[in-house]
Amino acid sequence: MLRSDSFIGQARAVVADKREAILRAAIKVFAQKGYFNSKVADIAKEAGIADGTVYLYFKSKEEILRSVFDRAMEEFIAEGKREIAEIREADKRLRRIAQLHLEKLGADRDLAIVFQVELRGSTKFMEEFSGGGFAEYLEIIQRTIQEGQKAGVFRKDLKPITAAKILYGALDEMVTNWILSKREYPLAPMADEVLKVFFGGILK
Amino acid sequence: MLRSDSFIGQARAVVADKREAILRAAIKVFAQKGYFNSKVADIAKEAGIADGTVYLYFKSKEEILRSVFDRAMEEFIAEGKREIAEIREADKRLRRIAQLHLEKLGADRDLAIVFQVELRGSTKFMEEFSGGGFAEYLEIIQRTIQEGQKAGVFRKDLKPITAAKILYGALDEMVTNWILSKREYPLAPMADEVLKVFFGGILK
Amino acid sequence: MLRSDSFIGQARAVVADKREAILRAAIKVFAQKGYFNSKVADIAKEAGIADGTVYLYFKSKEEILRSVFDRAMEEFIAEGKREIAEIREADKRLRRIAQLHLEKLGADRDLAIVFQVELRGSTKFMEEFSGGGFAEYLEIIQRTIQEGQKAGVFRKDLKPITAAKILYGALDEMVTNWILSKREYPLAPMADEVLKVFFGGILK
Amino acid sequence: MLRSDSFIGQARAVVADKREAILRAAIKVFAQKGYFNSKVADIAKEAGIADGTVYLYFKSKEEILRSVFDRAMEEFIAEGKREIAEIREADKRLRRIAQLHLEKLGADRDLAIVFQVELRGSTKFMEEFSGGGFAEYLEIIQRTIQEGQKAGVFRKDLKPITAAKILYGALDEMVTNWILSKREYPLAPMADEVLKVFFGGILK
DNA sequence: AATGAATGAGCATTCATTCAT
DNA sequence: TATGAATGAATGCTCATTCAT
Repeated sequence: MLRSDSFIGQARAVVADKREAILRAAIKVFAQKGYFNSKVADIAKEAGIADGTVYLYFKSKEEILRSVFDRAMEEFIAEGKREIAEIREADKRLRRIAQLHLEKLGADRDLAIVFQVELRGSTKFMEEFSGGGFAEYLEIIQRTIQEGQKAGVFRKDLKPITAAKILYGALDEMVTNWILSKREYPLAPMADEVLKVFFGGILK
Repeated sequence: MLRSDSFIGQARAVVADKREAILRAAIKVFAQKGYFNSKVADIAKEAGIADGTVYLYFKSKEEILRSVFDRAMEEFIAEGKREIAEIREADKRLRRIAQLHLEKLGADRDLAIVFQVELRGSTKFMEEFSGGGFAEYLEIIQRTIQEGQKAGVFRKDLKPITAAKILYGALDEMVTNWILSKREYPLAPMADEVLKVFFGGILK
Repeated sequence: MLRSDSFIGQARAVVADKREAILRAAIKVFAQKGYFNSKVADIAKEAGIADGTVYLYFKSKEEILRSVFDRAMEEFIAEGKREIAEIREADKRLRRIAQLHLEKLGADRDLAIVFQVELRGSTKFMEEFSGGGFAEYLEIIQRTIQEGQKAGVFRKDLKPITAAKILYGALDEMVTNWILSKREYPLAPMADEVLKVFFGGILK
Repeated sequence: MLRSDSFIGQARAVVADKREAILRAAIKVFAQKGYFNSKVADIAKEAGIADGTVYLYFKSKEEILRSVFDRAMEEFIAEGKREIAEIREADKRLRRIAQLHLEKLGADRDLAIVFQVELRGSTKFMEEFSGGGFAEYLEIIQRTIQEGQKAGVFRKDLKPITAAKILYGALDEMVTNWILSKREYPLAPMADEVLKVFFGGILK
């Protein structure tokens, strides 16, 4: 790589680094105090920069929250799609999705808090959330269930969208409980517990 | 009853009425704009009283939110316990719980919004929530599942607490989706859909 | 007057008093530091009230400035019209207008400063100014000149509007100089000086 | 001349050019948005340079405004003196001064706006203005009137300083009106209108 | 008990100025 | 010289809460 390439590349990296730093700081601060109770100054201090600098990278406090969500969701969905593409059977796919869900959030407690708690703090966000990446995520689950029904692996008397919501809701609750729990325990293994019920039901 | 007819009793009733009015107003306003974006003045206007009057019945804005939750949860649990007491079989009990859950929230959209969205808007509330009525609610479900296992109706290789969370999470998700949905549809019937999966699983 | 009248009247008076106090404080502060360099807190302190109270009477800092101008201009024009109505001859009328102009501003140095200096501080205000009371004022002068021409008192080879601007400009400059002058001298007498030239010219 | 062609001379020219460019940019921006609403960044962008570069040529935003005034006034007075030196009769001199006044400002609307509107936006500037070039300008008019009185061309019962202010005020008002007018018309011809009144008065 | 005017702490955002490169 | 990213002081406005009536 020539010098001008690396030079520009470096500049970009620096810019990305600071954006990244602000985002990381925001996640931490939001997780700790909640979005509305967090001051932009808190984020700046956590990121080790001046207050005004935040506004060189984000238009407003709200945009920071939106960015936290967008970036994480995008990354999550991209990785999910990649992994799933290689799995054929619907039930195994579902298992992988559930595992990924809990692995990802279980690996970053602050991010998980922001996702579970803060993003729901306002109907506005919920609606954007609903219309954005979240809907896409739910759709992936739904489609997988549909394919499983077609393949004869899953019961056909269930509406795929409802089944998808049930699975999502169950996983979501695992995360919420994990966040609020005083005990420290690994989140990812809960995926298999959820699937045990989701696949086989609780009836004897 | 004499007392409730008495002068003092009447005064108490009036007091209760105004508290009630403020609470109803708060639910409406919180549902519309979110807790942090709601002004105490909004609530007062909605309740048809002066701003200052709010503080004769509640110590702070936060206490209003807490009260909204406490009162609803208390009422919900009381009614739940009453209904369940009369049901013997664990699976039928669970069905009734699920139905009640969705019936109650499905009957009061504003309250549902506050429960699903606003109460999670801050970790603080979530924690109190977790330690308060919510934990009790989860415990009722859990115990029912345990009894079902003892009675041989439910599989024994599932941790009751986890199964309880799964059921709760699934129901919770139904409510959230119902709130955010642009379509109007009855929420209560979703209980049976959830139970179909929860009881029988999705595998063929 | 009955009690309920005086009671309400008193309430109104109190409200008007506070509005008035804020306006007076604003004139003083604006005159001293200029509009842009004045803090709302300065005005509040000068008025002896809390910062927030300002916003119970005015929507914004800008509205205060607008109100200062509106109120003064309105009062000025009303009084001007009243006085002039009783004067028949155009030249005497013009003399009274000129005197009033300098008397009014000469009686309230702070108000004069705001008028001469601050209201021109922004093109925006100038335009509103131009379209508002100011245009009306100029028109009164213009019409008087026109009537004088018709009556054969004034030369007919002058455009009334131009002559009006010349008179206004000359008076205005007297005020500006008076404000900026380190010497203290009465402003009103300058009116006659201006008219000596305006009426007779400087040529021998 | 050698020096101006030399390397150093060229460097100076470049420096002057950039200063000049900033000044021109500032006049445009100030005229458009007003001094207080103009950002240094706006000026830099208009001048086609980086924000920081402005500070290599001016100490502060305020100094830019001062420089706008100083340079224009200096140039104006110099040219005025040159032209007047060749005119003997006081009345003709006064006419030339009035024409120059309106020609100059009428030729550069942005500069005129800054002069008429922005420079008065603060008492501070007004005072400096008063003590600086402006006083000198007024003195030139005053002296010319005095000479006219001595020569028997002008009435002797007028204080020259007052007469000078009257002329200045009238001309100034012509400029202000021209700036605020929606119609486009040439400003310079107004000089003769003003003089018609100033010399002959409006009485028949 | 009820009112609503008054309070004043609190905060997102802007922007003139600096300085490392 | 020139750059433009970074700084951080500064402030208009909001709103939960109080309190005199």
